[in-house]
Amino acid sequence: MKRTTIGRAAALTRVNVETIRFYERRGLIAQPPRPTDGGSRDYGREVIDRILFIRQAQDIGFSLREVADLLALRNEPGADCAEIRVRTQAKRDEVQAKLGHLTRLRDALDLLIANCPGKGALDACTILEAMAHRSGTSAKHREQSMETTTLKIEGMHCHACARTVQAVLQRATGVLRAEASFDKRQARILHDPQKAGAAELAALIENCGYAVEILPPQANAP
Amino acid sequence: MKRTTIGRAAALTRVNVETIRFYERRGLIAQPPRPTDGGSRDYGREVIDRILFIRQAQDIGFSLREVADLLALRNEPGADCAEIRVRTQAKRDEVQAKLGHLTRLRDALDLLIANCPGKGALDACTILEAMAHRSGTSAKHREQSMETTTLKIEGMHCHACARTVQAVLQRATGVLRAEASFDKRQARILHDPQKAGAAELAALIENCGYAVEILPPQANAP
DNA sequence: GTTGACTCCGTACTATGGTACGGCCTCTAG
DNA sequence: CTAGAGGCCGTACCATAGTACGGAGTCAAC
Repeated sequence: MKRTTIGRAAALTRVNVETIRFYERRGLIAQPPRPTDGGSRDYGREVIDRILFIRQAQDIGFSLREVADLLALRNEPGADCAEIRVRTQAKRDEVQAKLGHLTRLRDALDLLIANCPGKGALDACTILEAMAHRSGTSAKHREQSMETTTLKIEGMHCHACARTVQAVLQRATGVLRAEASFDKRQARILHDPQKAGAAELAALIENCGYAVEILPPQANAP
Repeated sequence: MKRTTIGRAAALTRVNVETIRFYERRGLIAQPPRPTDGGSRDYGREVIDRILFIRQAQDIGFSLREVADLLALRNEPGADCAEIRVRTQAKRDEVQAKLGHLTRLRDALDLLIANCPGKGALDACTILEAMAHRSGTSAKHREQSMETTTLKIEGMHCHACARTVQAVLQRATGVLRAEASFDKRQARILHDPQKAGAAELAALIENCGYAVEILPPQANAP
């Protein structure tokens, strides 16, 4: 029976040999003892499993430090499953927060692109201009050629209705982004007023059978 | 007239003094010449603006390397605005891709949490188990207590309909995730068959006025 | 019995975006 | 005139997750 050398372990786990050594240095896996006969170390099943566990946990978004905690927890006799669940939930929330941030970022980029003339000299580049002028990322962009309109909508009877409204708005020309909230009975629309006015958008929704009112523009935190 | 020393520049831009030096080393900003009288360097308006530009661009998701490119482009006389737009678009796509990845991650975490008993000994922890056993992140989790059903739906006449269907499914108890595609005339539902069977879900959609057929389960790539 | 492929081990380097420290010099206010 | 605050400069360090390299030892096949 051949030994599972570090090279074979690496092949089995599809990980670089150096990465295994790195995990050993980090204390994530135990380094198998060097055999008394002086040959290569033998990486047993439990070490291989541990490496696979680490990679799985990483895929799920845990950092190596967090993986170390999970591994420690796994070996603690009195540990409860609830603890794992809490950590997983926390990780989920973290991912969710990151999603929110990236979504806002994407929307900001969309806005920059939507307002960009797309050609011409750099002096007129609205994107560069947006970056050159001081101001929190949020306020300035919105006021270039886009406008945010909030509509009050009565008659939606479920979240599905709100989704429908949102989809209808999103399909309208001149609309960059639309969000309809069933809970708030409102829709917020980011649109180019020259292509789609607030009244036109309101009419669009009214045609679907809802009662719509255009709310006065005010400071809307994104 | 007082000089704008590095400390004042840092205060103006709300950046650490060391960060300004760091940008100088990186070649992002020019280090102002040391005055002949031997005093402190004077950080002029254009340097301050450049620092602010860097921070804005970073907020929008550009790395320092990319910011350097943007700055170089900004100073090139023949450069075209289209080039900036292309980069912004590329950045947007990058952000979008990251969003997709994180969304899948969040869904995977949701799945783990949904299947977790939430208490008890670690031997029975489904989350740990999911991480312990080899398999690409995707396949295994799904098969613990959840099931993926694909429904063929006729009668949707637009994307809004698909959204409605999706929303209806998402609200049903026992459904963890639902995706309805207008283009494919299909809905894919990840659900707990003990709480919501495929037939019940199909009936739910039929009640909304669509023709539904349950497709045989097969290898569905996520 | 030699060549090539590994293993073993320590150290150094990658990218990313900074932060910190120590020693020396200068400026400014009391 | 003197103390302390700040500037200047080089170097080192933080986190994160590895990757690379050089030299020595060992193993197996040819």
